[in-house]
Amino acid sequence: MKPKKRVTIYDIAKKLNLTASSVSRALNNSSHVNEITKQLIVKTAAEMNYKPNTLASNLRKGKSQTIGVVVPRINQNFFANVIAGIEDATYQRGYNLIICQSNELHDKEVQCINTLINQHVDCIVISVAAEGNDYTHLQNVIDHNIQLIQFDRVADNLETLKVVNDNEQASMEAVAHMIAQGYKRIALLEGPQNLDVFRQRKAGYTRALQEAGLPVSEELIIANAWTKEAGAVAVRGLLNMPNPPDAIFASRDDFSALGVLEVATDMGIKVPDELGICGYSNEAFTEITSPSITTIDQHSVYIGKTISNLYFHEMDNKSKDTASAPKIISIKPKLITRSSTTRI
Amino acid sequence: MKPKKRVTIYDIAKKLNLTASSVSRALNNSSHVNEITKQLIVKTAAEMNYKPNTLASNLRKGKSQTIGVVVPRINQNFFANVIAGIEDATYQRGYNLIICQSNELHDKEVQCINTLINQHVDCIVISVAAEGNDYTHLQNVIDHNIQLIQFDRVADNLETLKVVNDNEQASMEAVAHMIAQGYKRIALLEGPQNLDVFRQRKAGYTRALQEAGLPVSEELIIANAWTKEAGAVAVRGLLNMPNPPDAIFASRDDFSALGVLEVATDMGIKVPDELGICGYSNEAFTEITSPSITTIDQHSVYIGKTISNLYFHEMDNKSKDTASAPKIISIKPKLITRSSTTRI
DNA sequence: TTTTGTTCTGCAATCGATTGTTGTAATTTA
DNA sequence: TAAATTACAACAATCGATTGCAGAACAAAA
Repeated sequence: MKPKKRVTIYDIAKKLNLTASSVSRALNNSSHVNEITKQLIVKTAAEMNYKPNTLASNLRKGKSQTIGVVVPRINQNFFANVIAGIEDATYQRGYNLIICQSNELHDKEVQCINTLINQHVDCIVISVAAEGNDYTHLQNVIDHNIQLIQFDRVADNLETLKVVNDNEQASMEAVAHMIAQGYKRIALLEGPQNLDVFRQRKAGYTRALQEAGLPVSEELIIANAWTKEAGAVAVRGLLNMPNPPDAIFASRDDFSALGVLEVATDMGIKVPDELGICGYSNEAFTEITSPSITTIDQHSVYIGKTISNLYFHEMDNKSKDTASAPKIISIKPKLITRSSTTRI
Repeated sequence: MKPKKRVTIYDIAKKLNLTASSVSRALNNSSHVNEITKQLIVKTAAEMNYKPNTLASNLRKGKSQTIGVVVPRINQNFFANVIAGIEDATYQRGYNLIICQSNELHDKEVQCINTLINQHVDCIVISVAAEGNDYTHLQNVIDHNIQLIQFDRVADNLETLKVVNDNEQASMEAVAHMIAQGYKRIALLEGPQNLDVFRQRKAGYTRALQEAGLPVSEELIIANAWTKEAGAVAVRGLLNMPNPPDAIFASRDDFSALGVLEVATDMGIKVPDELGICGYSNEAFTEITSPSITTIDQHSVYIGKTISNLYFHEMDNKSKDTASAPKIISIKPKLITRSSTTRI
């Protein structure tokens, strides 16, 4: 079976004894087309099941109405939510999304960026991979006159639009909340410190302790407890100390908080009475554990929407040549206090 | 500042006193280009930071090296994982992914499909929205000669490639496992029955009971318990019955299983001794609750890879004109037995 | 009747890459 | 040395839509 060719504006034109230009103008609702012929064209286009060739249109117009997104992993809750937010807002403006995942690898990230440049996307949204600190590929994006927006994990030395979370502030509030609940020896499970976001969370933890006049003891700060097994061992070690902590801030994510909860339950330690637990990122399950887990919501979908709006705002300004949008937008995460830290 | 124009093959050609065709051939590593000039072209292309215009290339070649994906929600674990799987496999073949979410709305699904057709994607991968049962838009995809692959939630009456889970078999095994563990009155929290997948799970539940000679009692089958609150009420009602169930199959997902676990713990009912619990979809947290939750893994990333392979296989066959790939691939989910159902 | 203006449609170039055909010079063979 | 073959590169058409400019048809004004 021969692949029947798709209907083009030429086919419509031929059928109506017109030219492609008129058809194009009619379908784009442009001026200078007789109202009657316009109706006729629109009608027959629908009848012939005409679908415009966006490739051709984009080539001619020099833009693709497409936004490229590069994230470390599509199937990580936070990123999936951000993407959902971006999609929602951009779709309404008729934009498409091309999604790539870097798998945390620098080389793949570079490849993704190149593909997106080749695709003539109008904008690239990226949260950089954990690996690598060479950002010439991002500079390349800028050089090709493509709008670049970084979010969450950003390359600081690059002057681009940025949407970030105020990790330090949120962490500080979380720890301050625990202190207010009467916890005095608060341990920290830190995230990978080569990433900015986790350093900020640690800084917030430290600052909260200092402002409350509490000591920061290294023995209460646990690194590299990222697998389920290593986490369990580390937490067990903490809780078996002669002078154990009375609260744990699992700053990496809620999964480690859940792990802590399990170890505590297993050891017969009462949460929140004997041990307070706070996680990070407000995974869905934190609400239905018992006790429910205090955590921090990053407004991930909202971050996505903010990114879209930032882009469209920048576009509108560029065309109007007025003042540009703010370069960095900081989203304040929200502390969600639940049973696991509530003892007053 | 003027937007500096991008380098094209004409720019390269002019610089080297050649024509665009030679440049094109050289960059595509095609035959009939002198090795020395080829080297020269490749070298200067790199120097000039040339990036091919995929739009133009695709327009000319009549295909876009792009696959469109439509899912109800990008940020649902299952779908995010499937997408990750698709992305991984297609990326290696130089394909791009355009992602759309229907938000479970039929109208938006239709719009997404139209956008993808306009974009001249080579293939559309879809899991249909819960809403609506009119599939003319999918027929339209086929009419436009675009490969259509359905997965998970499929429109049965449409003859397309399909990748599905054997929900019935998996559910049957899960319930059979519980029966083998000595549970005798097994309740079912069913999912929305307008969706095939949840009807299949119910069928598996029923079949397992029947094959074991156990009665299927309507009072043990709970519908519409989909919010956290409604679920808690329903489960509490179940467990307060004069003759309560000794196990619950939360066939919708692991979140409802976690909800069951919480209610049970709250009521002082011992899991798994007095109550067995089985969820569905193997969310990450099921492994770290206590007790850990028995669940069913859908191999979601693998489903994504299977979809990609199916597409490429079909393409290869189409060009070779040999036998076509099987129309329906059924992936067997894997029962993961954990503490919540293990009492022997 | 001539001029000016308006409204619509056609013509043709353009976006950037690809590719079948043609032309030319170099190389090989008879 | 002439003829045949090969290797390379130029030419030009093409993909489908857009758009500045030109021109035709008609109406209104002078």
